[in-house]
Amino acid sequence: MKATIYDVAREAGVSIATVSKVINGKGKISEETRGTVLEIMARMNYQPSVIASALTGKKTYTLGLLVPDISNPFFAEIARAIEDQSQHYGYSVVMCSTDNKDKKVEKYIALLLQKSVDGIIIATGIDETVIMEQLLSKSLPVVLLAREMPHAAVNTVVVDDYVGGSLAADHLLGLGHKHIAVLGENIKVISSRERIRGFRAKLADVQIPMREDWLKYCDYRIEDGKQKALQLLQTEDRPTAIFACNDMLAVGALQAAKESGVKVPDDLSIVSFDNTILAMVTDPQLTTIAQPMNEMGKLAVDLIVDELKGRKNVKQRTVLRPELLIRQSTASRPGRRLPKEKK
Amino acid sequence: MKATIYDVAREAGVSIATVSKVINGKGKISEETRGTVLEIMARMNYQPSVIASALTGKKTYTLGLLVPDISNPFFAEIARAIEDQSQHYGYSVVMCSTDNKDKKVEKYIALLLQKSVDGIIIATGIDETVIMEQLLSKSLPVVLLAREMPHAAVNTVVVDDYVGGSLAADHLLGLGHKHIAVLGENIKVISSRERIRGFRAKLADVQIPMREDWLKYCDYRIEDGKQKALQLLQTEDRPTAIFACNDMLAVGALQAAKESGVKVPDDLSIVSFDNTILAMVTDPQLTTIAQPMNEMGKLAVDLIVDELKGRKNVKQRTVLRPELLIRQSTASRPGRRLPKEKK
DNA sequence: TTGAAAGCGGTACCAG
DNA sequence: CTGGTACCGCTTTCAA
Repeated sequence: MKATIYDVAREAGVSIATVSKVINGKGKISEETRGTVLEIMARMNYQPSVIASALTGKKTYTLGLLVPDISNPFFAEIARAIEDQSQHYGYSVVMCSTDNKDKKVEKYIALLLQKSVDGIIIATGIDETVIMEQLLSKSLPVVLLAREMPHAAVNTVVVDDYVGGSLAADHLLGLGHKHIAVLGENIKVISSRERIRGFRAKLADVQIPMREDWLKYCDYRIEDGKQKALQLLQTEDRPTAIFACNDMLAVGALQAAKESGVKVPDDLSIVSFDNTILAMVTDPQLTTIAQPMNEMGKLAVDLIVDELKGRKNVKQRTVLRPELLIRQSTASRPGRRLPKEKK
Repeated sequence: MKATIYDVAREAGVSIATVSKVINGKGKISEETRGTVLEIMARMNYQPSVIASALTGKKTYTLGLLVPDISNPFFAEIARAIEDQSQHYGYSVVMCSTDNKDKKVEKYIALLLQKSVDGIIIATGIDETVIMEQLLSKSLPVVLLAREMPHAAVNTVVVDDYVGGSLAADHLLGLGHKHIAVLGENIKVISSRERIRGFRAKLADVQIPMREDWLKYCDYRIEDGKQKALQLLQTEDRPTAIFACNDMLAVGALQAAKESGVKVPDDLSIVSFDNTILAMVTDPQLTTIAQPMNEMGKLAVDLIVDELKGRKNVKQRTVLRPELLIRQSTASRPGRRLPKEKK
């Protein structure tokens, strides 16, 4: 079948130890043998087996990536960034879609461990206590991406959700909006909570209280965002702006607005979060708080690789700044220049 | 570190051979020893190393997946289907985004081979002769997904692009359109060519010739679709309908229409291809020829697994039927009920 | 500079 | 039923 190190050694008339050395550039080898061995390897089209060398205590050059769903554009884009950077260092990445189910998370982590991956990037919700503890005790490089676990000693790369939320609020406030609703993700998602916290704080700064009945928690589907937005819009007294905690939910809001005959951005402004491809595809295009997905993926891989190379052993938490991207889904509050319309 | 089979054997007071047997359910083991070994394994939290067993000639339980770009919704959705089905059989999947560059394809394939993956699913453009030949000679299960290679003996799963094209044409023709333009992918992409061929044939059936200057080839970006559509729309004599060979291009067309003040679907109908999430997010939502992405992914994995299990060794080509999904981007030809508007 | 040999963690054949 | 043992393909001392 495939050529092995033995075949090369025999063909080159040297020992496998010698071949191994030229492969890895270790030890002292005369230029001459080095040359012949190299030549033979090329001729035989020899490719060392990663499996075998991994067994000898070396690395598998494989990383695991846990996301809720690779088909979700946000995670797909993150995955691409991670893949590129991994590839750059010679690593492959195994994708694992968990649907945020603890059962699946556990199963996947066990699988990755059995396959001796060199590191794991976790971008999925996870049951802190049980699973992570095991994982960290394995002395396996782990980084949390777009997820937080305040109490664990683990490398983390996140966007500053609080700032992101304030940015959204500032923008809407600046446009004169006072009646603002919020579409959040599942309440268990910390990042979403932080976004809302930052958002709420800014409103408080200007004495505009957030109506609690205008804060809706949604699951992950567009449809759910739409339903919740519909509840918001189909009342007399409706908000003039909505802050959606991700692009999917914003799409739902957009659809709800259309169905309710509410014009965006004229009658309703929408700010979303993430800046995935979805934000560019809707009509109007979404004004959004952009997450630097490329940098996030890149950083996560760098952290793993640094740890594998033995440099950097203190855990760090990197917080990237999100950025307001003004597109077409936001505009001045309806009737801003006019006398008050109600009351 | 991690417990090995030796640790378990020692602890259980048996030989590693025995442990190996209970792990794999092979050979005859007394219920009693079986019980203790199992118990010890559980207590020690022992997980056999896939690496080690792979080295012994067994499988790595890993599949490689080559796509042009995992962040492209079409491939992200395919990837999800593949991942689920792989997981079902106990396989992991390594993702490889090639950007359709031969260089990257080669690099990735070499990497996958070194890692001894058990099979490769190719959903990316690829230089037939050079690479595939090598690959197939390796007696490694390979399946082509959403790609064709007419002359190679390789399992293939595709959608019937020709039929898809005709479906699109039928729909548009049925709505009374006679002036139809086409946005195709790069001319080298066979599937796109087939879609156009099927489309063209239907037009020919009713004596409506396709204007060659209304057939535009685009690259993969929304922006390019938009530019080409702009050329189409910003002339006196413009088409009343556009058939876009994928959702991205259709989005571009939609944007071009908006920029040109052309209303979709009133003044312009658009039919796209794929039915990714993008088709549901645009406004109006896209009428599209849906590819059964889930089935495609599932089938591809099944083919690999079947081959690995030794059953089914004759190569097969499975052609799935696409389906017209009518949404909001198509409508009757403008002025259909009215007397001819021009001439 | 080179090579012999001892693993790495399992599998599987063969003897007992 | 159970265990001894020869590999799998490669890395890494340690001698020569």
